[in-house]
Amino acid sequence: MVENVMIKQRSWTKIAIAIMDSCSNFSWNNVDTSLDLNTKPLLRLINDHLPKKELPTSNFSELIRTKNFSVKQENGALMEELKRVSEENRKLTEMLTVMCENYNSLRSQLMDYLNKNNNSDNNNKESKKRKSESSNNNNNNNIGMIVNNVSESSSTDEDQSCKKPAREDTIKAKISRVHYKTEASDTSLVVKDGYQWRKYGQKVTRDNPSPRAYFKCSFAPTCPVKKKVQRSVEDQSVLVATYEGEHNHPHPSQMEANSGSSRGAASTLQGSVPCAASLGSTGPTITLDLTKSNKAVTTKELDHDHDDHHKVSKPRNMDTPEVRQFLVEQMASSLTKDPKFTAALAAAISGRMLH
DNA sequence: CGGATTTGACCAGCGC
DNA sequence: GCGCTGGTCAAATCCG
Repeated sequence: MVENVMIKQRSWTKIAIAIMDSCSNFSWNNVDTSLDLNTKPLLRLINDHLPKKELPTSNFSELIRTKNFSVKQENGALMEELKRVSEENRKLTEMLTVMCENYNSLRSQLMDYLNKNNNSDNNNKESKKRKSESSNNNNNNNIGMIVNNVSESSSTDEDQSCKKPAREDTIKAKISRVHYKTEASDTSLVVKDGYQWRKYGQKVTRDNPSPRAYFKCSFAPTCPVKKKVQRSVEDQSVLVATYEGEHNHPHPSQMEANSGSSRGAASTLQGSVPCAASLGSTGPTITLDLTKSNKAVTTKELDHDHDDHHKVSKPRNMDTPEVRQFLVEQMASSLTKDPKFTAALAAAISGRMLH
């Protein structure tokens, strides 16, 4: 009995993960965050991931016999279905390849642009830490939440990194900035991005009356990632989190899923653990808190960089990998949190089992 | 009791 | 050199 329940839970997990995978393969030309739950691919997805032992195969075979089912006809239909699925899979793979190529192209262009800016602006003071950071901020302002690869001292010994001047041969840290929409009454500086953080300091800065909190990844010193969280000057309900560096360990939710614990994986999909996505091993890591889906950061808010010295907000290209990633995460989040979705899944699975 | 958080002190970069 | 500022440390405190 308990085993059956665990098998079912694992199946749910597989289904949800497969659906998330399918979401990430959608055509960006027709982005639509709503999914038709009655579509055949979804049912096929469910069929693929249901454990075969749960199906009443013996009764089903008997049914076939009693109702004079043609096995050959069914085989033909299955082969046709398999062919169609293979074709669909091939198309999705091609789309993914094209998307990755586009992303790499955009990224290389961005790096060129940033390098040009750095060379022209900071030729004389590149070894000065604060100068390099201010240039990072300027670049951040230009590109919203896009991750930067510009030079930043990132020694493995984080305690000493601030005391040494930045060196060109050091590993370059990635810096990203993410806006989190929170309740106006929520005065805490905690953003639920899925990772575990240890707060090690808090300061009131000159340009912002709200205190700035400093966090290190709880895996430190193994993981060098730090983040700063501060409320936006213009909108107190917006938390601005600045991430420095890359996690050298998997996301906690992934670790739970990989551990084989069906309960942990299921809670990850159904609970309030936010989404996190990585755009490849060498690409930027962007983490968004979408636990409050109705208040999730919109692309307009992503544009709204409050530290920006340019007061006029320009419309940004909706085709950037970051925006794409955000839309995927929004879809995945709305799927996993929508009770209608889980109800539809349950209905589809029970329908399949009863059939 | 151990881990997490708070908070004042300290340090280094930067501008004048 | 001095003061301002952001970032970090570490002892004190809190909390489960």
